[in-house]
Parts: sequence; structure tokens; C-alpha cells
Amino acid sequence: MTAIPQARAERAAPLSRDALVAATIRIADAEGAGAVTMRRLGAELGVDATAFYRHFRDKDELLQAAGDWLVAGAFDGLELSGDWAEDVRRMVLNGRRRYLEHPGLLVLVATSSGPFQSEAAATERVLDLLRSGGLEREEAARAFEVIQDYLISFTVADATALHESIAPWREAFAELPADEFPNLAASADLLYVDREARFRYGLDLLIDALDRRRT
Amino acid sequence: MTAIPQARAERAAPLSRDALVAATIRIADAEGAGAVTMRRLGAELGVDATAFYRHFRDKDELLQAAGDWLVAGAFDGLELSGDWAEDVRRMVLNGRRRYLEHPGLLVLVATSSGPFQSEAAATERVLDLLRSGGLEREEAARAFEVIQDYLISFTVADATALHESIAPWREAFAELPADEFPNLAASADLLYVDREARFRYGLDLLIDALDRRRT
DNA sequence: ACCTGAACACCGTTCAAGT
DNA sequence: ACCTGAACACCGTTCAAGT
Repeated sequence: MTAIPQARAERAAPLSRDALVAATIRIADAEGAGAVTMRRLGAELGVDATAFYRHFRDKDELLQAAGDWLVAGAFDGLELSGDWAEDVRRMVLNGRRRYLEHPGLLVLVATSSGPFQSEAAATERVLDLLRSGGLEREEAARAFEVIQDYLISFTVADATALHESIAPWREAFAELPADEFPNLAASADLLYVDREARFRYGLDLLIDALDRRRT
Repeated sequence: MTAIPQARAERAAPLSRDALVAATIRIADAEGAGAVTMRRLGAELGVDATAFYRHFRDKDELLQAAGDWLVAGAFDGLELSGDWAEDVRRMVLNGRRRYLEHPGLLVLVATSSGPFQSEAAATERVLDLLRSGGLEREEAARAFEVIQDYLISFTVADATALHESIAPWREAFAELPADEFPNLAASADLLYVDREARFRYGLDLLIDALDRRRT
């Protein structure tokens, strides 16, 4: 399976791993991570909830497959410029865009464990870029880990926050006495406004520092 | 409530919000985030599971209170040096240490939403440090957000990973053909080894870049 | 070979009844 | 005023029975 099936498959086509993964993507996109249950999956595919267990050992194995699909597309549409720092930036932002196209699925998959098959190829590609710019072996390995964690952790948090409002923060901070919280009062209009800007700011910090560590 | 009660309170003391939060901390520390259920909480305190609802509206309100306690201690034991970059580093590492003393609780609280009361004071203190070093208003606000997200996101991921082995990653990568994944093969011994080193490396990248943005 | 459906051991939460 | 206990609407998963 390489693309998301568009049609709502209410007819009872033959059940398969791919059909279950596709239904998972559809439900997570439309109704959020919490909506992906065995019973919901069965209803989506016109099948009993427990038919699932003919194709996957348990729910975690389904999430592995779904996560594998999500990560496999992390470089889709990526165009490199030849400039090292700019390309690291493009790679990360491309992955982020891909993941935010499926926020519900991302949140769902984040609860899963273990490595995805497609992670090996992704790791190889990022390591290749990092080392090609002159980052030595150990530096590249650590940079890879930090960049990966930064991308995944922040984007999962953003995907989770998509459904809840950030208004509670702003309201809670707005009510605080300015004499007791002077810095907070002075910065209140800047906090919790734009999660995309926050992500890019931190990413630029990381890349700037890495850029200076190249030999 | 400012300290963790040590005693296993099997006797039926009068139920209260503090007693429920203390039991939550104890259970999460000892048995993990998943063990904190209404029925388990009731058993811990010698009380019916539903007695809980006399003191909290729902489970999320309990997690808010527990998170508030956790964040309130983020600066406990912190000693500053007077050097700006070193102090930013100490602040973040102090919070991380505090959170990793209660990994189960951290994971549990991470599923909660909304701001904690103690976050205001913590934000004020971090903003104060950032601005005192010469970071301008907007730069300080964004730096605060990135540092906060970095600390929380990475540490939650580490706390989650504490209970699962990282061995699957290393094994999966070790089996890959070296000619197809040359960079991965060359770096396999460096990946997924030390999460603490990874955290500090990324933190140093962020602080280095911020240090150079001071005026 | 694959799917069904009852069943089990769990969740969080509500509400009438007890004291 | 506070706690109990049955009950509800959910979970993921197992297993014997169907076709």
C-alpha cells in the first residue's frame, strides 16, 4: 500500500492488512486517534470487530504498520538545494509537513513502540546528508538523534494540541498580576501564539549550531 | 502538599485531594502510568473507587493537580553560577532530573491537557533568566517556548522509553545489509545508546545558538 | 481458510441508596 | 456531608462455533 485509498469502503471487500491500515488512516484523519477501535474498524469495513485478529496479532502490530506507512512518506516531494544547512532544514520541514497531514494518525502511532521498518532507510538518508556536510561520525550520529527526536516530539505535541485550544494558556496567563509576574506580563502577547514559528525557531537554532560544528 | 508521603496508606484516613494526589504519585512511581486507575486508587486508600468523585470532577482534574505538584518542584535544589549559558543549562537539567525522579507520573501527566498553576511561576523565572542575559523580548519568548518544549517532550519520551528496551532498535539496525545502508552500518554502535547524552548534546546546541543571539 | 458472536477482564463515570 | 455499590457504555482480546 503506497497511497491512501480515498473511497469510504462500506462494502465488505476481502479483509486484508492493507485494508485495515487504510481504514485506520481514514478514521484517524477524520475522527482522531481515539476513534480507532476494533469495533469502529469492523464497522468501517463491514466486518465483525474480531475479524481483525486474523490479520494482526494485536493492535500494536497494526500501529506498527500504520507508522511504517507514515514514515515511509517522510521524504515525499522533497527537493534539495545543494546548500547543506538549507537541506537539513528542508528535510525536517518536509517530514513535519507530511506528519501534520495526518495528525490523528501521528498521535495514534506515537503510542506505539519499537522501530518501524521504513525508519532504517530514513535514518540512512539523514545520516548521509549530515555526514556529507562534514559532520564527523560521532557528531553526525548525535545530530541525527537530536533532529529526529526534535521533529517527532514537537510534531506529535503539535498534532495533539491541534484538537485542544491553546486559549486556556493565554487566559490563565492574562489573569496574573503584572507586579508579581513582570516578565510574563511583558511577553504574554508573544507566548502560545504560533506553534509553527516556534518549531522553526528551534530548528534554526539547532541547525545554526550544527553548521558551526562542520569541519 | 509539598512532599511525597512515604508510608503506604492502607488505613482508611479521611479522603482528600492531597491524599488522592499522593496515592497517584506512589502508584505511578511504583507501577507506572497505566496502573493509576480509579479502582486501584480506591484500593490504595481503602475506599470505594467512586469515592474519588467527591473530590475531583474527573480524572483529568486529578492529573492537573499531580502535574502541578510535579512542575512546582522543577527548581528544587537549583544553584545558579552567575554564568548565563551555564545557568540556562542548569535550569533545564534540574527540571529534567526532577521529572525523571517520577517517570511514571510524568508520562501520566503528559496525557493531561491545559496549563498547570505552577507553570506561571516557572515561566516567569525562566523568562527572567533569559532576558537578564540580554535576549530581547521576542527572542526570549521564543527561546522559552523552545526550551520548554525541548525539556518536556524529550523527557517524556525518555520516561516512556525507560520501561521498554531500546534493544529492538539496535537489533533491527544490526541486521541490515551494510552495502545498502553504509552510513547506518558505520554509525550503528553510536545510535540509541545513551539518551542522557543525546539530551545534553541537543541542549548544548540550543544554548550555543542562543548564546550567540544575545546583545 | 476466514469470519462470527458470545464472553472475559478491564476502563471512566453516573446515580440512587446508604450512613 | 461523604461513601457505597450497582450499573452503563465503553475498551482489547480470546475462543468455540459457524461457513
